[in-house]
Amino acid sequence: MREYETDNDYEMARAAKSGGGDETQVNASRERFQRIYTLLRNRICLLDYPPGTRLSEEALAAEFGISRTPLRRVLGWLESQGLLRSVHGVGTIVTDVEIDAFVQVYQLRMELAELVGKLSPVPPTPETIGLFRELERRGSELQQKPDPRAFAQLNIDFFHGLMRLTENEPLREISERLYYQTARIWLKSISQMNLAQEVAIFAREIAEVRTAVEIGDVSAASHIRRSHISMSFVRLSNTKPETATQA
Amino acid sequence: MREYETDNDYEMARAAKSGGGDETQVNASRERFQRIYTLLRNRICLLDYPPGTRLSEEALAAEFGISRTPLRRVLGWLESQGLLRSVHGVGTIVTDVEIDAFVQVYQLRMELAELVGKLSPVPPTPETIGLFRELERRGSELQQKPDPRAFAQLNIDFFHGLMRLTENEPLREISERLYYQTARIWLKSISQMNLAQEVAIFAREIAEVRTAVEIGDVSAASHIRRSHISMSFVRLSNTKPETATQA
DNA sequence: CAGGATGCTGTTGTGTACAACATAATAAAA
DNA sequence: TTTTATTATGTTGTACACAACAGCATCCTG
Repeated sequence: MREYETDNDYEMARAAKSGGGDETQVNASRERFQRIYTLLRNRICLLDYPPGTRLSEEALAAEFGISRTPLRRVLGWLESQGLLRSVHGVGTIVTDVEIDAFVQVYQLRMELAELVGKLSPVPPTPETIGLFRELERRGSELQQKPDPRAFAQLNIDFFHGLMRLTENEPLREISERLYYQTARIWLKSISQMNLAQEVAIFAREIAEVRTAVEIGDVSAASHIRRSHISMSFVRLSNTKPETATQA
Repeated sequence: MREYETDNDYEMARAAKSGGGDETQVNASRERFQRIYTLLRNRICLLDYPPGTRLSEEALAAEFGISRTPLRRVLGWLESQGLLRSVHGVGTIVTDVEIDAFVQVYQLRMELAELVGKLSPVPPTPETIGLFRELERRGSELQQKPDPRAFAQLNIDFFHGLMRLTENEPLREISERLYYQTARIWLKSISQMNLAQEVAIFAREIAEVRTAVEIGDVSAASHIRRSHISMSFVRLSNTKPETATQA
C-alpha cells in the first residue's frame, strides 16, 4: 500500500527532478512534499530521530537537494501535527510526550478504535483479507527473529490495514495523527520490555483480527483492537516508571 | 475568553511590533502567528471568506503589515487543517465540504461529544458555570433579535465552553478541528432554514447543558450535546437538497 | 581566582527577487 | 466564423541573502 523506505528514495526524487521530468511539475512538487513528509514522520516515529533531537533545516534541505523554503513547509506540517517544535535561534526539536498526554492519547485511541467498527465500516475485500494474512505471516516471521524496528514497522502497517476497515475519512486522519503521536513512545518503551512476549501478544492480536476480518465482522475486529490497545497500555504503565520531559 | 475581533486588532500588532516592544520579540512573533491564524480561521468559518473564495497571499500580507513568508506559515497550518488549499498558479482557495465528508464529520463529532463526558471530565468551576449562564443569557437575547452571524458566534463560544468540561487535550484539539471544518457549512445552511426556530432550539440546548453543568454532571451535558448534534444533523439533511463541490 | 560582559557560532525567522504555473484575453490562421 | 496558437497577467512555489535570536566560549575586569 504505502512505502516506508528510509533511504535511497529521495535519491529517486532528485533524479526525477533533474532528469526526464516532462510531466506536470506541480504534481511532482506535491509528491515530493508527501514523500519527504512521510519519510521524516517515519524517521521520527521509528526513533531514527529520538525525542529531543535537533534537526537542521539546512542539512535536511541539502539531503533532499532542495532549498530551505519548501522543506520548511514540511516541517511546518510536522509541527502542526505535534511531532516537531521550532524555536527561534535554537533549532527544530523532535518533541517528546509527557506522561499525562500519553495517557490521554491512549484513552482516546481506544475509543476511536472502537468507532472504526461503528462509523462507515466497509466490508473487507479479498485484497484486504489478503493484506491481513500477509501481516499475520510477518507476525509469525517476527516471532522467530524478534527485532524492535521490524516490530515497529509491522505495527505501523497493521495500523494502516485497520484503517482500511472504515470509510470515515476524518476518523482515519485523526486516528493516524494520534497513532503517530504515541508510536515512538511505545517503541521506546518496548525496548525495555520483554520483546519476545510483546511480539507474541501482537502476533495473536493480528491473528484474531484477521479471523474477524475474514468473516467480514469489522465490529468484532475493532473491539479486538480496542482491548489490545487497552492491555498494551496497562503493560506499558507497569514497566515504565520514568518518562521524558518536554516544554 | 477568546477574542474574535475581525478588525482593528492587527493594527495593534503592528503598533506593538514597531513601537515599544522591549520584551522578548520571539513571543511577539508567536502571538502574532496565533492572532492571524485565529483571525483567518474565524473569517473562514463565519463566511467572510465563503467556500471557493480565492485569497491573495500578497494582499493578506499587506493587510497584516508583514511579508508573504510568515503569512504562508499561517496559510500552511490552515491548509493542514483542511480549511484552505493552495494551488500553484491559481491561488489559495477556501475549501468546501462535500456532502459525504460532511456526514462523516458529523457522525464523528457526535461520538466525540459523548467522549467529553467519559474521558477526563473536569468538575465545572464556578467560573465555568458563570460562563454557561452568560451563554444562556446571550441565547435569550438572540431569540429576541435573531441574526445569523451572532448565532454563529454564540455557537462557537458555546463549543469552546463545552471543551472546558474535559481535560483531555487531544480530544479538545480534534474536536476543535472537526468543529471548524463543518461550522461554516452549518452556518451556510442555517440561512436557508427557519432561523428563529433554530435559535430557539439552540437556546434550549444551552439551557439544558447549563443545568447539567450546574449540578456537575458533565456526562449528562455531553449526552445532551450529542443528541442535539444528532438532531441538528437531521434537520440539516431535510432542508439541504443541494451541496457544493470541491476537488 | 571569580564574575560578568562580549564576541563567536549556529540556528530559525523574514524579506525579496525570480521561476513555474494556470488562466483568460488576444491575435492569427484555416 | 471557428479554431488554434500566443501573449499577458496574476498567482503560488523556490532560492537566497540577511536579520533576530540563543547558547557558549572567551576575555576582560574586579
